[in-house]
Amino acid sequence: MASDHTRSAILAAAERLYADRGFGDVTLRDIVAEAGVNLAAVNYHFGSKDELIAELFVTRSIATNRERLRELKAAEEAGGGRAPIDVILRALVGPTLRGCLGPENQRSTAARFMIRASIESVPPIRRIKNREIDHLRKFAGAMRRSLPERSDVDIYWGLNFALAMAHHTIRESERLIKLSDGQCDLDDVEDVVSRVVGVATMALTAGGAEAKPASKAAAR
Amino acid sequence: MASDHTRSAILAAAERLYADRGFGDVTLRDIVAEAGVNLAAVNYHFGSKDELIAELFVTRSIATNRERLRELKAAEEAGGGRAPIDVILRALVGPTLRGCLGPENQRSTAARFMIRASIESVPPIRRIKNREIDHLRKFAGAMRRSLPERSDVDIYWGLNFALAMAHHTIRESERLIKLSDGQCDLDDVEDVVSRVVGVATMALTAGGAEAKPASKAAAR
DNA sequence: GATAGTTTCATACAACTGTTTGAAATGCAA
DNA sequence: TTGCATTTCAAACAGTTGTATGAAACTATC
Repeated sequence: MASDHTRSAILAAAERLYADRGFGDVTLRDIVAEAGVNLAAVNYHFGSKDELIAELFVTRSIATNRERLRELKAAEEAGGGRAPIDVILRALVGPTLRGCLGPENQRSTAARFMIRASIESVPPIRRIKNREIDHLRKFAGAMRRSLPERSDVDIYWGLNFALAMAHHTIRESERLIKLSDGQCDLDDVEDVVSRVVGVATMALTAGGAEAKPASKAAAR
Repeated sequence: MASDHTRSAILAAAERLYADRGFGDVTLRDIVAEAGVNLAAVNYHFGSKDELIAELFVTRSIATNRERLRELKAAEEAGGGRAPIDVILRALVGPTLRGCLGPENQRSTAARFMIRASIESVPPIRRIKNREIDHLRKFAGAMRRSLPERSDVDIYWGLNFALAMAHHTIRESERLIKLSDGQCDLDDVEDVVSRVVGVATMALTAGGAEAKPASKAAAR
């Protein structure tokens, strides 16, 4: 393997084109033209178009997941095996939000690619996302340790809602801006993170013996 | 127009196939075979494949939107122009959740189609969704009337988070079930609605000097 | 029953897709 | 250099796709 020149040129070109125009209307011919390489190079280096997409997505999501786990581990070690729930949630949604939001002009190609991957769901990416459950289980475990009095069901719902708010905000950021006439400032990423974490924390801590349908869940 | 037989056969077949197999790998030839009509009939009756998809989606989402507005209007009239925030939120997310969740075996084709439309985002559907902002504005208005002391930005974020939780739960229902080992019961739709509404209500009412839950119905 | 308008049909079209092929070029070791 | 393996290349392949065409089959009106 003399040099990865062709290989990485393809990766870079593909990520840029997918980020700009979406998966739907970017063909292999577009990619190789952008990369300045031969059409057959994609199949030679990656095997197929789907494997190229998968490699792009895996690379980026591994980076995000590593960052997530790094923050989680640091928090749990600092707390002697138990981290505050809001810190855990921040470790969960922070890296994703920071990676995908922020001032548009300085949004990296990688970030724009991940936004696309979140909006347009194509088969190779869906397959990878399905394997992400083990990763989420680690967070569910940390959340359970943080809130031992809380039922498992409530933990899972809290996790689900936290991811929901983060991902939906990324997916529909344009719509939120338009709806609010620009009043919602998505460029202030830390504010977004705090809002998501705040609501998710409330959802998980409010109404211990009170309003929450924990009783109902227990009754099932 | 003697009878809509062919036309409605195409619509029914298309909705069923898209619901089962997704937009990605259903061709016009699959649809006309399922419908037992000629290939050219699609272009004759609908103009193009995209217009067929658009008609399917518009029909279904108009029904949902009408149901939403019906509930909203009823609530506001009952309250003399002001409805409790949790009732508004219930009108917003209830119809969608009820339409898409519930016991799988009794899930209608229409529901399964709308889930697909929510997972796989294809151009004709995205175009329609973009025009949905006016509809959301009506809810933002009702929410503002319900919580006049709340800032616009908070209202928009609350609306965003409510939709986030509802749509994400629909989109990722399988994953939540798998993650929770079946402990999260998505067949109990009213429980799901209550959870989403409960969290969104908290998000919108907490913190602001007076924590005043508009009504106790938030958590059924 | 002829006529005009609508609807159906088989078929062809034109374009585009990802992938394969086999030869040419290149890099590298002996 | 010779020889071998890797990489590049132009070209073609095989398949699919949505759409267009023009004739045939209907339907309803007069």
